[in-house]
Amino acid sequence: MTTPQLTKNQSLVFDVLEKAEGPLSAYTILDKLRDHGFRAPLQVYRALEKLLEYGVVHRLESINSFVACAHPGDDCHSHGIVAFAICESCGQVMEFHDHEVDHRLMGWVRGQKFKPAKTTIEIRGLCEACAA
Amino acid sequence: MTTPQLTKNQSLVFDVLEKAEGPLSAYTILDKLRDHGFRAPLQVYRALEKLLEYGVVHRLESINSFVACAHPGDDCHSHGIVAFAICESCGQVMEFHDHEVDHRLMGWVRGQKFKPAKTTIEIRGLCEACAA
DNA sequence: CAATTGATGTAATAACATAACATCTGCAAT
DNA sequence: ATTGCAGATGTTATGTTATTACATCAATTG
Ligand SMILES: [Zn+2]
Ligand SMILES: [Zn+2]
Ligand SMILES: [Zn+2]
Ligand SMILES: [Zn+2]
Repeated sequence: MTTPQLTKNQSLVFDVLEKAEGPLSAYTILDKLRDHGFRAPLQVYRALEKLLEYGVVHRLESINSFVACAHPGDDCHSHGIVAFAICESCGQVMEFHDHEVDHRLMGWVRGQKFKPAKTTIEIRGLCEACAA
Repeated sequence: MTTPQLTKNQSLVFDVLEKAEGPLSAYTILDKLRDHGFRAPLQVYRALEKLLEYGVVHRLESINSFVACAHPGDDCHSHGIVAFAICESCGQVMEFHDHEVDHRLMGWVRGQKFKPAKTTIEIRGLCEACAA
């Protein structure tokens, strides 16, 4: 997926996520963009929808939040599942990609005749700094 | 984790989930239990909290729903991560456990000095019947 | 220009989850 | 038996996340 030119709202939302230290909820993004004219959640959700489609933002299902992709420019996501490690204390997110994990999971679903569409792997815990 | 005797509300919620064909949202469970005296979401969420703790119910983060464990009595969950395949058409859920996936993911987080607490693996797609 | 498409604005509502506080019930310590 | 405690429950209100519905606007194109 090649990323097209972002629209005004998409750029605003993306910039907020890029500058953030960790994942943000849609409503937190909305609050940060009130000064730029944002008034309603849909302005955020619509931008996020596109950014997710382009692969430049990820949704973290387990914490209902969104984060800018940590591999900018890279299209590693197009050939594999991404796993996230999410620090429950500071919010830091690490992205990880492992072909072997893909292979095992996809091997299993194929055995079950299951047609996978989207896979989520999220590990919540404590990062090195927060665990100390 | 050995499962203690369930309380009245816990039993009611668990029974609803066991009899269901697929995952249910907390509010769907609430509706199904109105005849049994349930009036408020908290009655459901409090029961679910315990059932999750006992490991007899799983939460599917990607669809905000809950499902009875498919491995009753088994304590396979105590020594490994469980992956779920969720059919987006009929709601059927399959549970899967793979040591190699665990090993790769846990090896990676250890390398990052990350302390994992809870891991989610959810594969959404279409089951054999629905994909046909 | 008219028609189409994609983006945006706004209000209202739906869906999911928790806070705060009162009450009740079973059980153990005195 | 009475008291005190812990866990479970009931109830109301509120907080948080996400979508529906409808109107408007801008760029493209035939
Ligand atoms: Zn990424
Ligand atoms: Zn941290
Ligand atoms: Zn299970
Ligand atoms: Zn199906």
